[in-house]
Amino acid sequence: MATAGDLPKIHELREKGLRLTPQRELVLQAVRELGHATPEEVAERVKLTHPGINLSTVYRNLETLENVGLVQHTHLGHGGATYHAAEELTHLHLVCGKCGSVGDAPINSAATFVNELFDNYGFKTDVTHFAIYGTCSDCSE
Amino acid sequence: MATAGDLPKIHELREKGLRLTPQRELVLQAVRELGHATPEEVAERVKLTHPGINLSTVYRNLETLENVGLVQHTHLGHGGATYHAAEELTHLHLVCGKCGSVGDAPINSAATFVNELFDNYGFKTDVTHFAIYGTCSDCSE
DNA sequence: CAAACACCTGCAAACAACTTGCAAGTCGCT
DNA sequence: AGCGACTTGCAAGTTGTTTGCAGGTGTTTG
Repeated sequence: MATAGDLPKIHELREKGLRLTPQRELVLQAVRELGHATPEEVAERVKLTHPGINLSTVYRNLETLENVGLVQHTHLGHGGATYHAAEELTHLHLVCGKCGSVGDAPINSAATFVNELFDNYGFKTDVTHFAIYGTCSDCSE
Repeated sequence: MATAGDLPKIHELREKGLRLTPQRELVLQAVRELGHATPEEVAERVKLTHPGINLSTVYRNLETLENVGLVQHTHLGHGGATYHAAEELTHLHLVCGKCGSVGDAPINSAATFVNELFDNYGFKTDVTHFAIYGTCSDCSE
């Protein structure tokens, strides 16, 4: 479990002219605890301690927190986006098309690939934003 | 414009017990002509010559054609899937997050990367299925 | 070549995921 | 404490995709 102390201060919110509401804190906390989660999973999590929270509030807060830079979203699957705490975005996601599991790999696994795309096409890749799709080792057998 | 002659025969459909309907042909043709397109773009295209076609028919036929292996879908953006003719799937997609353009790169650009993921994690990557996300050269300036 | 069957299509309604408008509530400054 | 601006909850609205059904139409068979 992460302690709040050494994480980017949630009070950065205030510096952007935003308020620190219980819902906001809960959403951020949920994202941090879940690692990566869809808006609905976040909502579910928050409802454990704050049942009255509205789904649209979760959506709005995820967007807000993303604008501030505390969370970020990625596209892992066929459906919608999944959200991460910004400090978690240090790896890329290996999504298995068969079992749906999401594995991680260090971001520098892609370094050569990224460089090649940049040298040849001038394309600056953000490997964390989209998933790497394929079949995991368990499902390959 | 591609001629029908040297493309995988649409009559493969028949071999799978499927019918060759005008709508089906039009959907496949539209996908081939468009390169990559969302279901709605395909529908739009088909409506040029066959205005009565229904959107749900397009969805169903894309699915059917995908089962047969004549088309395939990829996730290029935030929204839904985009479809390709199967014979087009020889490159990976570089999606620019700023201008939305979709560039291509030969699939072997990723060969080293793919091998590394396989060697280290046993993960078999399908680079064509998801987009590579980043910023294109034009938008980097 | 016509009949028959199973597969298809069009239509409308159903869904799922997400967004928006608005009035009431609450945070943070003074 | 009081106030203004930001937020929330609720409900309705979008958008994108799927499904049920009845009628239509490729294909095969005789």
